[in-house]
Amino acid sequence: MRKVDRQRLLKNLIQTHEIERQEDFVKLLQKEDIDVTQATISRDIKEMQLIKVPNADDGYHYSLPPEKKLDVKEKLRRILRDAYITHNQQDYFVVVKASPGNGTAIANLLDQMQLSMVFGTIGGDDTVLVICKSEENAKQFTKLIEDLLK
Amino acid sequence: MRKVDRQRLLKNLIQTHEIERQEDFVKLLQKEDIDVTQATISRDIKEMQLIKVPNADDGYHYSLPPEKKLDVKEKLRRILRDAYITHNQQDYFVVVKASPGNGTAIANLLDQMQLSMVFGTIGGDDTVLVICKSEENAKQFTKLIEDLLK
DNA sequence: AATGAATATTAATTCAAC
DNA sequence: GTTGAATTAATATTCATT
Repeated sequence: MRKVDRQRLLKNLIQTHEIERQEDFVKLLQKEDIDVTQATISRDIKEMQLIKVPNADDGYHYSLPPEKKLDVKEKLRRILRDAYITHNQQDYFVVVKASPGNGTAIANLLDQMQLSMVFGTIGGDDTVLVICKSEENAKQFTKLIEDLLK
Repeated sequence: MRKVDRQRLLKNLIQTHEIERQEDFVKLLQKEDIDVTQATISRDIKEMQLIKVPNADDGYHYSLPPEKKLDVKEKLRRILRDAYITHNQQDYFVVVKASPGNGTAIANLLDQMQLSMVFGTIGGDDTVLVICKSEENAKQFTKLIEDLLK
């Protein structure tokens, strides 16, 4: 496996797993029969400018480069400007309605942003259900959406 | 010195210095006659969700939390929407003209964003000079500004 | 140039003290 | 609850090999 392919994999792993240590990468890659050592992961991380972010509550997790995340927010803004219809918050849920065909894309972008207040998202054709970590977080998230629409 | 005050200081240090290791914080604080150990800094970093970012080229540096940086970009967008007049790129410089009184604020926000393409900024009353690391970077920066204005 | 093994460095945590 | 000293854990780098 070439380096570029491995690094693409790392990027995927970061989105689908909560990765706390470089050894976690090593183990996940082993499951795919890719043998690399922590040293290589360390070099990949440096090259890809991945960062280790302290969680709001307990541990740490690896994340995409800050500058990439800025780009993601930009994309989200554009799609919302095009496709946004309504949003509603109840308890620790927020439902975002959009024009048909945009739900999945919006949900994906939200996932990519790895917002600390968001537990997870489910994207349908024209609806996104955002599950926050608390009601307070749901309100913060609502504010973020409203800010994007300003 | 209380914890909150020290953490406020850390936030300042991050903006004014290139901090590569937790020990750098320790040494900088010592200069202000504040004695703390690396252990305390590590705990502060976790609490403040500071991150260690790989530089584009060589080393690493500590930086503000990604979510804060998103907020900064938001602020920059608003002030530019209000105050932007023109911008021009030449070599690795970009000059941004704004309405009187806004130059300093814009320069500060740019500094806070710690963009990897930017070497430094100088803010006057109605002008900001942005010194990029290369002509290529200056073009990227120009694009960023243009995107913000869209 | 890319990598692993070993190592050096850096960062996080434990445990005791306050 | 906060901290430092000591320790453990995690990460970066060096040095050799391919």
